[in-house]
Amino acid sequence: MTTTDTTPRLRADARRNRDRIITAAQAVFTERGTEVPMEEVARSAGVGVGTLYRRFPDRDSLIRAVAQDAFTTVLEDTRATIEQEPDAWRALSQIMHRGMALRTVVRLTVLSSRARAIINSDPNTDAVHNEFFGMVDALVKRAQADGTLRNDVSTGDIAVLSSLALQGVQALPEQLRSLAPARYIAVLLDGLRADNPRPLPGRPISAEEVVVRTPEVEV
Amino acid sequence: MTTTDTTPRLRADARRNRDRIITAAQAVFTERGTEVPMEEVARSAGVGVGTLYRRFPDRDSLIRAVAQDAFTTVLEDTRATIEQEPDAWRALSQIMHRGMALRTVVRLTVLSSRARAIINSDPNTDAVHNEFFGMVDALVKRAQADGTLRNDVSTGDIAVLSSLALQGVQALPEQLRSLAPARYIAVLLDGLRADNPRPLPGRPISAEEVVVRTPEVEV
Amino acid sequence: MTTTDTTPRLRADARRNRDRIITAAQAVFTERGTEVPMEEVARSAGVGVGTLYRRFPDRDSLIRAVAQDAFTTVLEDTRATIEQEPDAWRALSQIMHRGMALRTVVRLTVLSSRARAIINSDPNTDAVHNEFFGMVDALVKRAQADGTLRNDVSTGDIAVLSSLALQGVQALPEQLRSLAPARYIAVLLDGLRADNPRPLPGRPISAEEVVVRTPEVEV
Amino acid sequence: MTTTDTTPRLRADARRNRDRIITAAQAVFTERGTEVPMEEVARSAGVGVGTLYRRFPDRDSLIRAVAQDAFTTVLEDTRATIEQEPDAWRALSQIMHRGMALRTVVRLTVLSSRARAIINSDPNTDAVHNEFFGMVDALVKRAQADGTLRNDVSTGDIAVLSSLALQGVQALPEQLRSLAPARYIAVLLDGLRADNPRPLPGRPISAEEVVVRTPEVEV
DNA sequence: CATGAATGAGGGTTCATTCAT
DNA sequence: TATGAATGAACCCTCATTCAT
Repeated sequence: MTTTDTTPRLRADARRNRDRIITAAQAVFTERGTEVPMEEVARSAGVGVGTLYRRFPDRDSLIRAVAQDAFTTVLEDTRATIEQEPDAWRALSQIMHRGMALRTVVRLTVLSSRARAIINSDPNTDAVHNEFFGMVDALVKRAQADGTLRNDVSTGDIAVLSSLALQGVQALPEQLRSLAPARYIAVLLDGLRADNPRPLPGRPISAEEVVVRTPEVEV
Repeated sequence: MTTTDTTPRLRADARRNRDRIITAAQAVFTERGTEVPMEEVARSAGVGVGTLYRRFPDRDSLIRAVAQDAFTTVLEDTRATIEQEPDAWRALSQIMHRGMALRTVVRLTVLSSRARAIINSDPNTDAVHNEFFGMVDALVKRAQADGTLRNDVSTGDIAVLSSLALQGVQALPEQLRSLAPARYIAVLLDGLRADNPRPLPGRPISAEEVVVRTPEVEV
Repeated sequence: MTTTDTTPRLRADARRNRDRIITAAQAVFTERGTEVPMEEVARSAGVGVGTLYRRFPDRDSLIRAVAQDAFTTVLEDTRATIEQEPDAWRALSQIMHRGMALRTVVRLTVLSSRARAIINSDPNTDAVHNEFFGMVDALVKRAQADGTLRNDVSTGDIAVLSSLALQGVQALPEQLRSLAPARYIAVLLDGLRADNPRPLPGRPISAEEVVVRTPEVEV
Repeated sequence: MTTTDTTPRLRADARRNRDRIITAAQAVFTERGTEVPMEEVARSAGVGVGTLYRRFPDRDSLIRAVAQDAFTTVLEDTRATIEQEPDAWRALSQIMHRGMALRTVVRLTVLSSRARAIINSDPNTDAVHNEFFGMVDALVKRAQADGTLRNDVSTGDIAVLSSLALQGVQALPEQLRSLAPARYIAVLLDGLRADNPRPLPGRPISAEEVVVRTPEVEV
């Protein structure tokens, strides 16, 4: 849990509870979707519903907080990876593999139209998207210049493919869940290498295209 | 709509109602998920709830019927493809590409744990799975023998990867929905070719493993 | 209960239930205010909450229906009285005395700001007010011409005074409730006779003035 | 705010808090009824809920304190009026007219059955009632002996009628609120004069009768 | 048999009251 | 002691399912 200090001064116990709730909600939302009974979230955070509602006046505001927290983590991880790995392809590859931190984001963004709507309407979202996709964009270009990443893809493609590998996990039996993502991301990466001679159908998809506001898709 | 004639003789109008309901439910489930109010399903089928419940005693049995219908279609499509395309890699490739018919199945299987549970507990499911995966299995082996498909994957891997490409579509903006699957399946197929030298992490996943009963995971 | 046939064709049982609900709600609202638990209203109508909500999608719409029904009754009673009693003073007097039918209206109008808001925002309200106050206005003028009603009052005054006598009942012990209104209306009427020589402070209040929209007065 | 010193010695600031709370509660209760959230009362008194609850262990005890305070004021005003006005009719008349001080009491007594119940069950209430009604009783008898007040009424009638005029104000549009009571009390007084020849229906109501315990009637 | 009404359990949210800081 | 956090019971409303017409 990354602590986004929105509400400046909060009594120690309140702050602790707030954090526990976000952590619990993240887990529960990722496991069971954003429509779980609030009571469930409260229980798994070890607090009463009342406390949950005092911190987050409705379900939407909780979803928003979880999303912000997840985004923050993703951003930090991405920055760190880029700083430590000079090779563009390897950096990209690590971001996709390590992306388990991304799973929450993907899960929220892709599997819940409600979360999607909330995230999209958050004024902060643009800044986060810009920074994140800006970083990945630079990597994509470097990797293509290096001749490691195929030229007929763009950042949006990478984003979609990563999210696929991450979200697909959901339906798999328990024992495959941890194994699967690494494996399928490896397949995807092989499919993304510059040495694939057959051009892809369609055209490169930019980052902007994939984050366009999708309305009414209930999951 | 493919009619799986479970209930032997049904008066013509009753049969017609049953079909309308399944067709409507399939559309509504795919659009808005399996948790839509039953009243909604009834309305969109142009019948009263009473009629809906007369045909399908509860939501689960409706989901089951929709899934069976979709599976039947998939089976038929797969059989036809294999019959007409002698090359194993190309047949596989076509099945994955054409798979848009699979979308309902995937949607139900992957995005709704409820549907998943129902499908898994359906005594008929095994037969369908066996036939479908039997056919794909044969193709996989042939393609590997042909040296077109990489050796470190198995049928389960193919199934998971296909479903990824199909389900991911869901969250994309309208204009990308039709474009995306072909594109990402192409990436996946490139990643699956025999000429990829780096071994995948993990181990081949069989068909049996991916259909193992997943417990209560609500989406 | 006066049946205002708003929803034209309704199955016999549904119509019966609708009527029972309005009747019960009127009683309960009058006894215990408009904030009673809906469950209470349902119970006292002998139906489940679900039925209540099917007929009246929320509390406001139930309050509105009760008010409309009460208004209709008041209008009918007033018309009948005027038709049968040629003497203006006696007609006024009867309207005020009989006014027990008015009690619900008064109770709703005066004691619940919520009901007041609902009634005021009802497009039908103006017409009802106009007809009702039109009739009373004519009586007031006739009675003053007859020399039975004091000249320094107007319709609004009568309305306020009647409502006072009706609502005051509320706080009295059970055994006085039926006795009290007649008694206090008699006092008021004595105070309203033309033979009272001392002019009243203030000025005559017209009907329009007392029905002006009063906002925020929670009871 | 009249301070009824129930809790003997209280530290100066505690006393100050107690007073602020009662004053705020009186205002809030009169404006928005006795069911406002306690948090609201606390806020408007400028203290935390904790402090509120330290002084008044529950809502009822706060209502009781507010009522006692208001009663005390009424008592003092009444005593003063009687001392200064030797004519019984005029004294009565002034008490009724000046009664704006009574408004809180009436508001609580008449419009909130909860307040009514609390006041009625307060052991102190009898003493207050006795003193107040004792004074009014004496006035009523003197005025009837003087031939100014009609003989077929008693103290209870006066009490009810006064409260009517006071409470009715509530629902009137702002600009009539200050005008109305004087006007309607004048009508009532005219109705109460000894020169009204028609006997009232019913029978004189004594003071005791109107304060009888009313059970659970929520407003 | 089709229809739409009735039921009531379940989940969301508020707020009186208690309790840790 | 004052504060504001935590709790949970209570009420609103929805909707799956049953049943009368």
